[in-house]
Amino acid sequence: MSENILVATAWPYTNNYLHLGHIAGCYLPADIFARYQRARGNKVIMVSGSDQHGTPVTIAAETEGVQPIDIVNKYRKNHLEVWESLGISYDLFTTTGTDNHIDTVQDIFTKLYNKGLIYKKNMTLLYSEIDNRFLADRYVEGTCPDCNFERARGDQCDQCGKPMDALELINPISKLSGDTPIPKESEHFFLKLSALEQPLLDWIKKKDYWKPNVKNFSLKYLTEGLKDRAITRDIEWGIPIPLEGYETKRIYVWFEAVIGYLSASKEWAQLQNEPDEWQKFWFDKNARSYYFLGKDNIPFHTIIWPGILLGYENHNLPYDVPANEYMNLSGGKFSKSENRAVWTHEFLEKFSADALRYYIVSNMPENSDSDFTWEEFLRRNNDELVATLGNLIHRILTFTFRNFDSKIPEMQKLESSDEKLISEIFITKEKVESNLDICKFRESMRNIMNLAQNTNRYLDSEAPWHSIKTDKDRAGTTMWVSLYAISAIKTFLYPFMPNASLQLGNYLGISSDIDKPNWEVQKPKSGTTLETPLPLFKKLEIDIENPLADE
RNA sequence: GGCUACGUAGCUCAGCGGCAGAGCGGGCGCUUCAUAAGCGCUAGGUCGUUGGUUCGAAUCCAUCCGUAGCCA
Repeated sequence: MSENILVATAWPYTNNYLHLGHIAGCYLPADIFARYQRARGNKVIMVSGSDQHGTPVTIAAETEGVQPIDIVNKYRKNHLEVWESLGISYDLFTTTGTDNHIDTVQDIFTKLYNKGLIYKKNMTLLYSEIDNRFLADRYVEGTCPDCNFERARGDQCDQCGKPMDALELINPISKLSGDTPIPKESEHFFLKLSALEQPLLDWIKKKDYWKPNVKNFSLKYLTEGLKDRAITRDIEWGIPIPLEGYETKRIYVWFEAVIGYLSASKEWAQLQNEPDEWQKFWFDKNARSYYFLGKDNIPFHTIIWPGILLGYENHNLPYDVPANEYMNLSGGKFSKSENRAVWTHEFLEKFSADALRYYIVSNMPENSDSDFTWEEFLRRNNDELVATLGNLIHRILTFTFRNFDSKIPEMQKLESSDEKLISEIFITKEKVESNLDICKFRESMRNIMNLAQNTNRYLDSEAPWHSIKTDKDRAGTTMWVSLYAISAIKTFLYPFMPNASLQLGNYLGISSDIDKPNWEVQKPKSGTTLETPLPLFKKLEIDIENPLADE
């Protein structure tokens, strides 16, 4: 029976390029999951979009001397190119700048306000007369009250690490004008998270199948007690408040961006010319929603977003939040400011999407942080992807091609060794399925590699290069069984490496419709003419010192 | 400073109460269909420390050390 599955990914801030850590953290696992579910015949929508509001975007704009929207356009273009070249199969990747999103956000804001879940309160903030505006924490510098560091930022002291409230700074100074800001009252809207604490606790306690990290982390937040949080700011870049008298204020990103999951689903339905289709994913009680994101984003998806939904209408809460840890760069964090990053678009100019996808799925930070190193990338590609899997496929295809008149041979009589490998195929299928069902991507890829290894063993012990000389029927049957195994691999590989899977299908003469991936293993059809086989994966040579340089 | 997670083979990691595991790398051998690829055998570990619970602990508890993250 077909199920409705919403695959949601974190909305990338449009103030930067995407590095490999972003891909490993959520975009690749989400894509593998979405492709798998589609192949199984489920109805999937995979949605996300550019998070174009927020202080990081305005700061980047001021740094580069352009408008926020210019920053958004520049980086959004990069993000779209990365999805295309890496094969991240969104059904819709929109932005938080659409009228549809603004309407959805304002509707939720209004309904929560009318229910008393959003209320007004005065806050004291730093205001600069010269800049003529309230200053966000990041726009203020001053002396840290703890360690006396003179250039502590308004949100955090870089010397002692103390997270800051800008009001605590001694001798605060505006980073914009150098003016000394003064404390001033400002009226803001607060989300009444305190009222949602108990329902959220009851909900999360039942999530026995969540990753322990995700669940424990969320429970800790809740048991410490939720504080109401301001959801508006004195800024101009963002979504307006749908009430009169607040024209100089905007709804803050952390409240607004998560609503994108719902607005994007509605926009997708509009684009299908079936404007009510989104409801299947949000109201059908059997529908499931999976939110893929990095660990820094957990509370927004296990507390704030479900909290907003609980207060709104009868929408489905997240079914699972399979958050990943971080993929680091050779032991340290990816960091733009320290110029420690491998940018995805640069990587893909030199190496194939499949090679990257294989590396990332093999080292996916599912339970703990993992490292990206060039040595490991080279090893995974050359010693595993090429040597074990690529070579297996190539030796089977070329042997068949050269010895059986470019055709798939007849299967005559199956020996017990043949039966054994065939049953291995279906054992692997069950393993891959049960692992993918619970988002264990590394392990499911290993299951496929195990099948490849067992097929190599089978070939070695059957030695068709000997039997071909004495018993061609037997050699033909061996090759038929071998082709059966790589046909299965072609099916299982699709979510992980779609390009290789489709190409392998072509070689096997079972080319599948790109839009209709199939999860059933297909038997080789004797007599089918094979294409001239070429290696699916390339061995790489990398200058470790300067890996992205042109040769 | 408080909390949480993690410390297992040279490397990357799985196992989470019942004889220490996988992949890769190392060594030895076999094979030649294949991208010098494949297969077999083999070496190697006080499961971070010290205590405790248990017939039995890598696994549960406590402690300390180290790493990361969250919070103050």
